[in-house]
Amino acid sequence: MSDDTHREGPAGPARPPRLVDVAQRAGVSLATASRALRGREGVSPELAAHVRSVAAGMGYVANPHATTLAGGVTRVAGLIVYEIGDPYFSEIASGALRVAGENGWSVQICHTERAPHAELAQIRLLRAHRVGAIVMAGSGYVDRTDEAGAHRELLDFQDAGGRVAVIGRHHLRCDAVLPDNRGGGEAVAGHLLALGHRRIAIAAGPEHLTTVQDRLAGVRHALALAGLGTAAVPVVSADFTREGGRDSAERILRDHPGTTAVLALNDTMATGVLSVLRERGIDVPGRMSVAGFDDVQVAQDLAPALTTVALPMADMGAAALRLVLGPAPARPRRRTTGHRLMVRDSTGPAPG
Amino acid sequence: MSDDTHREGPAGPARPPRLVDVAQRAGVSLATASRALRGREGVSPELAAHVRSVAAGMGYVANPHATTLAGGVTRVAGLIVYEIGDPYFSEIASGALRVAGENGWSVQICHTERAPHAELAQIRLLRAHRVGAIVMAGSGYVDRTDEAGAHRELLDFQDAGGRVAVIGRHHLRCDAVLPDNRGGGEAVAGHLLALGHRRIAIAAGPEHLTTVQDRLAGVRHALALAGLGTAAVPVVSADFTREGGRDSAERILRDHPGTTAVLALNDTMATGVLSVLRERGIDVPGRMSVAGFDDVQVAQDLAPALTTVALPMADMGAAALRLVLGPAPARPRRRTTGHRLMVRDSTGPAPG
DNA sequence: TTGAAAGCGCTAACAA
DNA sequence: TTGTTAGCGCTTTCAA
Repeated sequence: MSDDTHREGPAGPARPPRLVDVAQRAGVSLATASRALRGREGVSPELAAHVRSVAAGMGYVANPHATTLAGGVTRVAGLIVYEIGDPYFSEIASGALRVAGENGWSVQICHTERAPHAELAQIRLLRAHRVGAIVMAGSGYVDRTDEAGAHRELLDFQDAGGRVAVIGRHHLRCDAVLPDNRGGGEAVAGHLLALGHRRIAIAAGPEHLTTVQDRLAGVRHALALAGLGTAAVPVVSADFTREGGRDSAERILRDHPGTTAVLALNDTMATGVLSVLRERGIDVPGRMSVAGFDDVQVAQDLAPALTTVALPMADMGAAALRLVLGPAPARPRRRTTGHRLMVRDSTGPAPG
Repeated sequence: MSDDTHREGPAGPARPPRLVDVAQRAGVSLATASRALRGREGVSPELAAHVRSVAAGMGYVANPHATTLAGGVTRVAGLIVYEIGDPYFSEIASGALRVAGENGWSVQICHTERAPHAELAQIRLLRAHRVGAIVMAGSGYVDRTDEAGAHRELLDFQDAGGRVAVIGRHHLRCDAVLPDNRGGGEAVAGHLLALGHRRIAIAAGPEHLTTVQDRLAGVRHALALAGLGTAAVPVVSADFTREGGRDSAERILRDHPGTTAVLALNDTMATGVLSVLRERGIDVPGRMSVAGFDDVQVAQDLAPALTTVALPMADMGAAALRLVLGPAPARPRRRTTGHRLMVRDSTGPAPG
């Protein structure tokens, strides 16, 4: 039994059509077919349209490996997130996937699980896969040596012609989409102050993350304007997770019993805070107000509905993808997002 | 001008070394270098070790596009989901990404936004990208002609040597991970019956989805055992989204005012149902019980905490990836999951 | 055991 | 405007 018989016999599977198949069917040469499909100069409009319709009819999609090898760019973007199961990142991914799809790109997603070492490994992997662009989402590190390796690898990739954008990191020499962490921090802290709260505790994420520091800076700025110094406002750091939120809440209740408002630096932590308060039967917002940050989709459905700062996550993912799909800029661009304070049921006037 | 000058001139960024560079440096032929690096027969152990050390010293990584084009397998899996922003799917993706990473594979994720037509297009795209495996998550269609094209493309891919697994679809001739939709439906309906509810309404997702029909079959079976016929239990279909849940809830309140329990066929819909009841000031579970399905992470934090059927989404994603990464089976395998009824605060005794 | 050379499917320089 | 053809970097026969 010959290999051919096995592969192309009547029972055999149809392999994806190649450019040569399209060309043959359309009655043109390989080069013409290629030009028509890529929309290059030098093909009459009618012929080009004909080739395209033939290709569409056959369900033809170029083999990206051949395309890449032949010198074209790969229409695959790598998206690096901490954890795709986290709604903050899945909403970013959703926006990115949408824009990618609209432009005929695919997206390869990788986890890092919040380890700078993994970031470097993932970037290397994406480079080895010769992706055309890399989008890295998630906070930077306060100590830049933590991300030096990843940064360097990203710049090498960029210098070699790859496109790069980061979401939520400043001080990297590449395009960036920057959520308004500081402004949001000011807004939500201002909201608590306006409600009369003075004994506010912060449930913060890991202190080595710039996102935490930026949000904190905004919060502290607002507090300082109200005459509350850093010493007056305890900051309890834990993981940026529901468990971390629970942990912070317990420590706040134990060490700072007079607290009337907990400001969690993301919604996932706020969820954990609320769960502890519910278990202890502490009324929210009657006895304790709780606010979050991000406005993930479920924030509005928590018990009680969470007051938080809305960041346009899906738009951020979409914007990052647009940055890397568009022409390479002469110098790094920044796209800053706005924020919206969403006042719901978890915050109320300070008791007393 | 030598090739070397061109490649390593001071002006351009260093391009990754190629196999031929390794071969040259090691003083062997291309073929020998390839064999040594891939651990194939026919190279003396010493030579092989030498080649490998030279390659390692140069930081050589094979160009996967060239490898793929030359007939190797790509260690990239395609994962097709309806919408990555939906927690059901992002949890599946999380499990899949973890297993892929552990095995040196990458994952390319695509959206279909619940359109059978898009499924076919995505499978074609993944095939054209020559992924080594495809995992398709999400419900099948009751009318098989809706998915005939996608199914056929998937089988073609499989017959051509690709690995395929589906999550949540039966009647496809490939490996499958099957959540216990029917058993879960029985369990949650049984729970409502045990609480004394007899006027139960179902907030169902689109009726053309097999997931909806399977869950419904379980529910109806339990209801029938309790003497409740199909006619006695209104089924209100809407989108499998929060909005769909809101829509169903409004229709149930309007058309079936005596209802004491709403059974939503997924948690996202249940979330919408709860939000309507909250807006109307209807006490849950005092006047109306609500139950969901899936147990997405936030179910426990809703107001009130949602009684639901837990499905191990992350494990399902992980299991699907293990199926496609392992050796090809002689015949399709099924991995069925269990379910766990999570009784929380949204269900209580029937009023009256 | 080793090497030479023919592809894999595509792009782009060069010819016609 | 269209076609011919030489690579891109690798794997894998087939020869030596």
